[in-house]
Formats: sequence, C-alpha cells, structure tokens
Amino acid sequence: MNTFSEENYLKAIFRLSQMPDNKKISTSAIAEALGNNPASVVDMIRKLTDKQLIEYDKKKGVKLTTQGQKDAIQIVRKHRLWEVFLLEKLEYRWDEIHDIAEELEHIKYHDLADRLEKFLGFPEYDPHGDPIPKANGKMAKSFSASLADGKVGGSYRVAAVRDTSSEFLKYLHKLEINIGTQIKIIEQIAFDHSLIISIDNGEATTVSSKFGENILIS
Amino acid sequence: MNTFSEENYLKAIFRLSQMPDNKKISTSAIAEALGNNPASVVDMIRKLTDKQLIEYDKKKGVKLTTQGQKDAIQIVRKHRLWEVFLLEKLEYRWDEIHDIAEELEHIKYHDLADRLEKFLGFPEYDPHGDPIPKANGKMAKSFSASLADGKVGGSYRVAAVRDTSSEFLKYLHKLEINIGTQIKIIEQIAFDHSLIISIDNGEATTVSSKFGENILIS
DNA sequence: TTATAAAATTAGGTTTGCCTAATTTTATAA
DNA sequence: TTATAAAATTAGGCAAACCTAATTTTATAA
Ligand SMILES: [Mn+2]
Ligand SMILES: [Mn+2]
Ligand SMILES: [Mn+2]
Ligand SMILES: [Mn+2]
Repeated sequence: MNTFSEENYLKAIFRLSQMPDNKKISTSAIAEALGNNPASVVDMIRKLTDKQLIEYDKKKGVKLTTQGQKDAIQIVRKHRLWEVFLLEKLEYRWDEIHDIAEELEHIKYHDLADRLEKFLGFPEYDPHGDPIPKANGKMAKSFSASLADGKVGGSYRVAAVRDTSSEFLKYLHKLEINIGTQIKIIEQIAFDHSLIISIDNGEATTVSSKFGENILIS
Repeated sequence: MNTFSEENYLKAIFRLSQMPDNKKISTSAIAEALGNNPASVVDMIRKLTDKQLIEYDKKKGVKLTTQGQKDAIQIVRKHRLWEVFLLEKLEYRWDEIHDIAEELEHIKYHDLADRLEKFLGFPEYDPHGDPIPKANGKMAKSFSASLADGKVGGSYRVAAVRDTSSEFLKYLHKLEINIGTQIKIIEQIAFDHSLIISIDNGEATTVSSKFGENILIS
C-alpha cells in the first residue's frame, strides 16, 4: 500500500498527465503542483520509481506505469465520490468540499469506494463537473472546451470548472453560476479577450479571459 | 492542532480513564493499549505534557487536562458518528466499522462532526452501544453492568459490548446477538462461571464467563 | 531487609517526508 | 559559441514517531 504522501504524488502526476497541453511532467512541475521543494520531489521520484509506480527519463520526464495509473485513478475515484457526499449529504458548499476530500481520499478499506458509490446512487460527475472513475478504472472523458473558446453570440451550458480553488468557486457562487447554468457570450473585447456574458439570460456582466478559460462547457 | 498520533494517544488515555477499575494510567498501560513500546510512550508523554494536554506524575500516572479531555472527547465523538454512518448508510457489518472509523476520526474540518451528526439524525449511541458525545462534550453514561453480573433466571437486554474486537463481534454475529437482543440466564456453572443462556427465547447455549463480562446490559 | 522482578527511562538509531544551500546539468538567448 | 538563466540534483539536516538495548527506579515477595 502507498502512503498518504505517495498517493498525493501519484494523484498530482496523474492530473498533470491529463493536461491537454501535453507538456512533459518535470520535477519542477510536480513541485509546483504540490507546493513542495524540487529537492523533495527528486526524493519521491526515486521512491516511486523503486516501487514501479512511475518511470522517469530526464528527457521525457515522469510517466505513470500501469500500476501507478491504476492506483492514481482509485484515489481520484474516492476523492470525487467523497466530494459528492460532502455536497449532497452534508450540505457543504462546493468551494468547501475539495479540502476535506483531499483527506478522505486516503482512507483505505475494502469496498469503501464501492459502497460509497452505491450509497450516492452511482453519480457520473463530481460537483465540479469532473467524471468519477468507475470501480474498473474507466472514466468518461473530462470536458475540455472552455468558455473562452466559445463564439460570440453562442450560448453554452456550464459543464465543469477547470480551476477548483475556493477563490474561483466563491466568485462563481457570487455570480450565481453553477454546473448547468447557461451562459451566453454577448461580446469579446479585442484588447484583452475579456468576455461580456449573460448568465441564465440575466443582465450583461464582464469577466476576464482567465475566467473564461476556467469555465468548461458542453 | 494535534497530529494523528497525538489524537490516538489522547483517545487511549481517555478510554483508560473511563475504566471502572480506576487504576492509575501508567506508561505501560498506554503502551499496551496502543501496541507501542513503552519507550515511545515516554516520548509522547513528554510531548503531550509540553502541549498541556496531559499531566504526568510518576506516582499518580497520566491525567488529561481540561483541554486534553475536550480534545479526546471530540475524537471519540467523530469516531462514533462515523461508525453509525458506516453501519447505517454504507451497510458495513458491526465488526468492520471500528477500523475504518479509526481513520475517519482524525479528519478535521469546521463543522464536520456536527453536519454528520445532523445527517445521521442525532444518534444517541454508536453501533456498539457506546454513547455519542454531543457537540458540547456532554455524553450519556456508558453502560457498565455486564451479563456476568446478572442473576440466574433474569432476562436482560443487550445494551452494549465492552470488547469491540472483530473476533468478539463475529462471535456475537454467529450467535445472532445484537444491541437490543434479549438474553435470559438459565444457569451459571459453579466451576468456571460459564453461563447457560437463552438468546431471544431460543434454545440453551453455553458461553464463557469472559463472554458474559463483555456483554453490557441495561 | 534484601533479592528479584517489573516498570520506567535513557541513549542511540531508523524511516518518512520534508527542508536549505551548494553544485551540476541543461536550455536559451546574445 | 559562449554567457546566463533555469532546472535538476546532491549533500546534509531536521522533526515526527517509532524502535531496541541498556540502565535506573520502583514494587513485591521471600
Ligand atoms: Mn490528498
Ligand atoms: Mn472535484
Ligand atoms: Mn485513530
Ligand atoms: Mn464503537
């Protein structure tokens, strides 16, 4: 079994490997993702390599092995299931659940994820719109098109959020944007790509391009 | 905040302090309770003393301070609430829940215990019959009379189990004994205090004195 | 009381997962 | 190409939470 820390590394590496940009997963990228020092990452790369959960090539960076990928997906599965639990059953707000799930995801016990999944009614997506892996590791593809890619005049359904920080989620909360909300792009400012949008047919609101990039649409 | 390990020590000390026998809480008793080496316990006694969570007197042993007691009770509260969740919502058997709760109890987040308690409908007792402390730290008294103290001919309701090991609970499961089961003492064997009992008016079964001591009745 | 056993403590060590500072390697830009 | 910057690694260290082995203290029993 893997330690809490090993699991957090596997999950971070998995997340980086899912990025659309397809950049190599470097020591510094992992350090950045976890808020650790690169020197610490070097230690852990060695450890996970010994455990055959990753492969490391200074040219190509870090890659999960089949086993490493499996392990990572099981943690993601638990993370997302617990998030559903926290939101739907314990009535936490969606900007609060991530941190708690960050701890709950590490709890290991036979069947725990499966029972939780059943109890929650086999949810397909977590509260941030991310697909929940099934017990066999299969998962739907994440949404990847962002509002920033949308056309002026187009109307889109919020399917997921790319950034799950509580700052961003609180901002969405303030704008009354949730998964399922309909957003129409009224105008795009040429200068800085800011978007003027209408939320659920409400009045025009201006948001930054960074904002638009972090809203995923379906 | 306290670490996982500190919390486990606090909980063990709390449990020892609740024992009816009123023995002093010694280094070796704590070591025994946690399965650790006495030398390690000495380290931790020092640490918890520095943190003012316990007081240590080589004559009188370890005692929780007011703060230490408060902290310990909050962990016990979470432990027992999670046990209810695991049994009632995830449908684990009562011999499985303890180990999982042993991990869940350490998860810290604002309101978590309170939300869980509300979600579960404010249960008074955990699945082993132990009282669940309220948010303010108040808790009902534990059951203390055991079946071994019962009279021949008497009929008693199983209120709690003293031993919560999976071995004991599996044995109870096999005998179809649960919280609420009615047990009649048909005879007590003078030789070794074995008990001949009838479970829910079923046929006579013989159990050991050790067994009788671990069934608490109301 | 004194010998013996048990309990507590000390001394020193290990593993895990971090860190800083220094150094080496690799990339990039003039 | 060579200087500079960035990235990766090494070296050494630290705190937490354990451990074993040795020693000291305390209890108990002859
Ligand atoms: Mn985590
Ligand atoms: Mn999520
Ligand atoms: Mn525990
Ligand atoms: Mn219990």
